[in-house]
Amino acid sequence: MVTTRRRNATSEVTAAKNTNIEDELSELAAESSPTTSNFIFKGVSYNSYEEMVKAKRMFNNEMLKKSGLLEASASFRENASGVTMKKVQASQRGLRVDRKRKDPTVPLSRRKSSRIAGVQADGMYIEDERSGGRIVIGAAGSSSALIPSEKVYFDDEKDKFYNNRVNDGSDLTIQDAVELVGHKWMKNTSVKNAEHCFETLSKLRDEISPTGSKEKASCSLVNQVDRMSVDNEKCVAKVVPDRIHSVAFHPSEHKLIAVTGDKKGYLGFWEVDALPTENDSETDGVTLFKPHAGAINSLEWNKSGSKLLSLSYDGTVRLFDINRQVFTEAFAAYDNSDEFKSKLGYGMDEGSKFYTQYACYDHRNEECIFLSTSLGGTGHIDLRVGKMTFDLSLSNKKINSVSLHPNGHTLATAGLDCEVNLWDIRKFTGLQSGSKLKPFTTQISSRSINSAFFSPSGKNLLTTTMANTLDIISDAHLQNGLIKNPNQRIKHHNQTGRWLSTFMAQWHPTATNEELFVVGSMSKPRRMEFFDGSTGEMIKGLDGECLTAVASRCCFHPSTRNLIALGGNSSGRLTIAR
DNA sequence: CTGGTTATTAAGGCG
DNA sequence: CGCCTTCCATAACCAG
Repeated sequence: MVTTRRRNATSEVTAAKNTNIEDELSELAAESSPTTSNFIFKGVSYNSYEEMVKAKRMFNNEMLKKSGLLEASASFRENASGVTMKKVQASQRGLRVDRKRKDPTVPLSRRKSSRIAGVQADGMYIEDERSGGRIVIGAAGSSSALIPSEKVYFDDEKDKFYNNRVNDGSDLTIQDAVELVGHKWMKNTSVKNAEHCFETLSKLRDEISPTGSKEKASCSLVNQVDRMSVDNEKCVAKVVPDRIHSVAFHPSEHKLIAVTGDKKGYLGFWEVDALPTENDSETDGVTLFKPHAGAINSLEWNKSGSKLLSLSYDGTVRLFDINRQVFTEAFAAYDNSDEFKSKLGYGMDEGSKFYTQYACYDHRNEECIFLSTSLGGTGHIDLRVGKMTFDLSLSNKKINSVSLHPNGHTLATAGLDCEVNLWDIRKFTGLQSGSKLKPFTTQISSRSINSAFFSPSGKNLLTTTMANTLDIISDAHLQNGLIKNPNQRIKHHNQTGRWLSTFMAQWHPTATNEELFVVGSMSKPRRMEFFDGSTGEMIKGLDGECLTAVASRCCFHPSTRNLIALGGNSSGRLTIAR
């Protein structure tokens, strides 16, 4: 596309003959002697390079004027300064780097180039290098005894853990998890702040009734959508340093606490309405931890708000346990080396391109977890007995989401194989991991599927696809065979590209009388979109002064009384809509 | 069918 | 203000 456009542009330039500029150019050339020069532009020689460049510039400028591009660009800028397109600075609330603080760690010495120094290379080369990770050294066909003929791995520091994880899998205390954020984000008050955050959370634990709030909403949730806004500057804060991969709300109705996980494994807590006190005046209610070494792609609170599940690409699932005040490791994938034989995730890491992709609580019993991997594996972990109930290969491509129907036995998986598959997990127990299985129902898309979730009522299955659709299938769990057409197909631009997390449309987690969902959007001005899942209609595209970037990952607060939504963007900022 | 390469995309940080 | 980096996303394409 780009290359053809460029080609057209140049051909226009060369085709434009018989212009005044040509005459001017020849005048300019006449001043210079034509015979001895090497500086030639459009068949005319110039005395010096500078003169030729001058001529070239004149020609280009003239062409630009003639093309009308200058006017077009000027009028575009005028429009851009208007209301709709104005560039807004991102919110500075929340995490900030203190540039005055000095990094106490000694910087690594610069590597020197042997080639430039004129030194004979030793045949070793660096095949793959990741900051802080393993370095793979390959030897380019050398047979010298000093140089290994095979690839060798060596770690640049001694105490590295499997897959560069934060530790060996033992519990992380509050202090551990805070200190892991590193110097850049660490403050003198960080540990104290984190302890305060824990304290707040443990107080909330006692206030949550396990059955949820009994109070009825003043009006239906769908009607509340219209009242929502994102105009107050206090509805945005930077909560994690990097791109957001997951968002969740603590279930408390008394205090609004949002959590989010980013690309690097940071986990941020935000007490949204925290009053500026002595402790947190600098943090705007934000507390940062780093319990993982890779992107935190799933985050979910249990119903009582005592445990936060987090899954990371580093191959681990952790539980932030408020009662025990630690981050415990609930699951970790390992390769098939003997030393890991006793581990729950033994042999799951098949090496290249393996990572854990998605995890969620099993709502029949929150001591159990569903898990999916980049290689198409799907598992069910029973934490009570420390066993995998099943561990099956349900696809040969990555599985992006797993969702259990409220009936307790229909499982929907969706991913890169462009399929949404429904399985009866009652048939899974006891099966060997190599078993060949067939889903009882499949929906096939032309592109891969970002997510497929059952609504809390179980009535609808909502899928977000790279074919730019949001599909709603009613009573999918009752169907058999191939689902040809969804009941609703909403056109929705889902090409988030490489730098934004993919969209995953999310249901309101507790509303069973209304089918309400939220999804991020690429439209400008930036907005969060709310849909009625029973009609497939967009209720509202919520934009506002504080929504300056695409909210790729969104979710609702579980409260059925007050409708509150949360969006996370690619710079670690959270936006609250209420 | 698999492995390799490249295009696309948004947004903050920095000079 | 404009250039630079991001790089465990996907898809489309090509070669073997």
